[in-house]
Amino acid sequence: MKVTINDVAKLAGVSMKTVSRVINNEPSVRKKTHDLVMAAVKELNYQPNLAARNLAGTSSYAIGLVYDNPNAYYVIDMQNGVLSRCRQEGYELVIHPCSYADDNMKNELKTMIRRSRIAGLVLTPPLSEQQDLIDELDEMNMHYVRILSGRGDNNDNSSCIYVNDFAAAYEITTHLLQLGHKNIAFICGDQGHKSTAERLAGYQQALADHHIEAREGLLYRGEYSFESGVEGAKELLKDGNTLGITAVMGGNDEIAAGALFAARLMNIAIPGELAITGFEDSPFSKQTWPKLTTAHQDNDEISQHAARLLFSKTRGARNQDKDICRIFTPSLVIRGSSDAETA
Amino acid sequence: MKVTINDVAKLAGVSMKTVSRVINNEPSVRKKTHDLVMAAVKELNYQPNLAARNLAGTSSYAIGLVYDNPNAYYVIDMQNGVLSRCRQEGYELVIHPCSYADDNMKNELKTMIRRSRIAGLVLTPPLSEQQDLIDELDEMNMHYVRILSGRGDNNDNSSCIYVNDFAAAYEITTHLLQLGHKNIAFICGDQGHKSTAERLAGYQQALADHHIEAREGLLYRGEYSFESGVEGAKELLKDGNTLGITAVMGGNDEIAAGALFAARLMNIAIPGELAITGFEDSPFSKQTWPKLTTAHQDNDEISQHAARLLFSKTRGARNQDKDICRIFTPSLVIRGSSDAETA
DNA sequence: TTCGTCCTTGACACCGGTATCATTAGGAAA
DNA sequence: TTTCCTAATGATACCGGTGTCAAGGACGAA
Repeated sequence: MKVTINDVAKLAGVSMKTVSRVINNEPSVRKKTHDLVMAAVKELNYQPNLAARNLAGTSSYAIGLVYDNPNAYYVIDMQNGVLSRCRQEGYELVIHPCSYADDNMKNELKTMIRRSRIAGLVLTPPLSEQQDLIDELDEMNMHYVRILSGRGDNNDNSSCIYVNDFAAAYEITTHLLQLGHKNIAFICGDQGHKSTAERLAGYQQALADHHIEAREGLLYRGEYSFESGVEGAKELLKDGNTLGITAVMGGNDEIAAGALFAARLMNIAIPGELAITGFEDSPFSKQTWPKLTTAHQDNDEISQHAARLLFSKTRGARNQDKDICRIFTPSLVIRGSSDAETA
Repeated sequence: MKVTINDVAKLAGVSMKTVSRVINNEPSVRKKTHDLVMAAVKELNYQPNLAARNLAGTSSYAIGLVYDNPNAYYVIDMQNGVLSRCRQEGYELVIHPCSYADDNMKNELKTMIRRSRIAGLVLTPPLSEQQDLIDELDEMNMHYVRILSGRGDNNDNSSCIYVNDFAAAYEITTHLLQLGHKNIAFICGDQGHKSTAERLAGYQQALADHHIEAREGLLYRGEYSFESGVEGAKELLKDGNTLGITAVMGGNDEIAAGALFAARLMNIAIPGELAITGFEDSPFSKQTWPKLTTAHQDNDEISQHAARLLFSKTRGARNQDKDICRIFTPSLVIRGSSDAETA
């Protein structure tokens, strides 16, 4: 039932240490020996015991995924992507949701790291933006990879994966401008999140490039939630839409869905009287009426890449590709909420 | 930086084994000794190393969550519930999504269990319904807790938590009947899932109790997806709704949202011309227009309970509460999709 | 052939806890 | 106080691997 490295060693007629070498792809093993051991491994269906490896080895066989994100779809995407690479590499994944607002967060995190002997961490926004957390991790010499909203502007590129929200927002805004919209409102997500700033900046830049003034009155500062989208739209469009708004950009799909809901409440036709756009291309952006124009973000690819990058770091410098730090730019997906033609 | 059990033992002036006893709440420790050790633990901020415990002990300090469910909200709810209890008990959670259709599933699962020395598993539907998987787990003497759709009708109550979909479907159907609906259609979820059968049975029982024939033509057998809801509603309501359907029950919220979408396509007013209901009370059931009448299922409570039950099993019989096996009945939530008053 | 070097391999301690069993201490009964 | 029994504690092996370092072997050069 339980096969240990010793059994394999006996069957192959070599020492335990040699089996260990083969399992871990260490150099300095004769091909003949390697094959011999592998045959024994296969025959016995040997599976190394993770606990023992973790205990004995310098580095462990588990990585952590840290997130503070209420968006279930996002979290699941991240988990699945990271997990699929973990399986390939024989690692375990320890998930660690933790509240950003909570002051005990860092202590909890440190506790987790110490208890489970984590080899590295994948940090997702907005936690990945917390400089004090990063500093702590640096201090304890922990490997990590950050998924960040940005344009590659960070100084520590080796550990960052960027999502270019700026470019995506620029593209969405341009799309609306090309449809003839002039008064485009924007419902922001959480203040303090980098993505909020980046998306807003992209929107403003696009307006500027088209010589349109970005009026403060067209901005609603909310958070990344459906409710916020409802509130924002109500506020922006109140009193019979005195501002003459013809398009509303939501900070993400949930906000956009909320705006859609509010428009419905106010008997405003979408997209006839008002265009609405989202961000992220969550599954439910295809389930609203009409479907949401949004920017597609390939979370699976992003998370897999994050895991790959992390593994290359934990394994040491030998195969640290130079170009492994990538910038992902979400791509515009036009649907019925901005363009009746594509409904 | 790194505090071992040895450090604690020295500081407290006792043996390592005694510290171990205190940490694990074993009997036969004098109160004075206990306090002495705990003081040392606190002072050094000692955290037991999970890998070492797993390796040395007979049972491990990790449990697994196994799921094959495309519903992100459901999975996240389960994870968070189980995780919160894990933290209280000092356990790790290893998540293990696995495809039910895949024949390699069981092998993968066994591999995982052997590698990580899992102490127990929480099984969610539909995987929890796979008898061959259960048999395998029994054979390898693995602890597990199943979350199942049902009414407590299983023979092995000690490891089951039931969600009474039958009662919930009965309640929803009754609600529609009381509103005066006679021709109530039902869009089923995946065939073979217990929940599909239970929900359908509840619907049929309610009709029977009201002396209404359950016509086969009012049934659409789909799967638990938005698309299926769209297709189902289109099919049921085709040709100007010759069947005279005035209400559609969706097998879950996604199906209901799809039906809502289809109704919109066909210019059918909700709830005026057609009532629609869902199941589960996912977050997006509050984000459709109109909001969905549905059955609220307390996933957080369910998953926490599952973890609690699992821990009581892995710890042995001493604190296995008798009444710990529970049946959760989702409760009716009336919203605008069935009743205009509550919009 | 002999020597030296580098490549392979093995022996053994050790990671940080727990299980087992022997030992000691404490308290009740005699 | 002594005796005896039980509860509390300690010593030590062990879980299943990896790190370290020393020994053995292959191979080219002299």
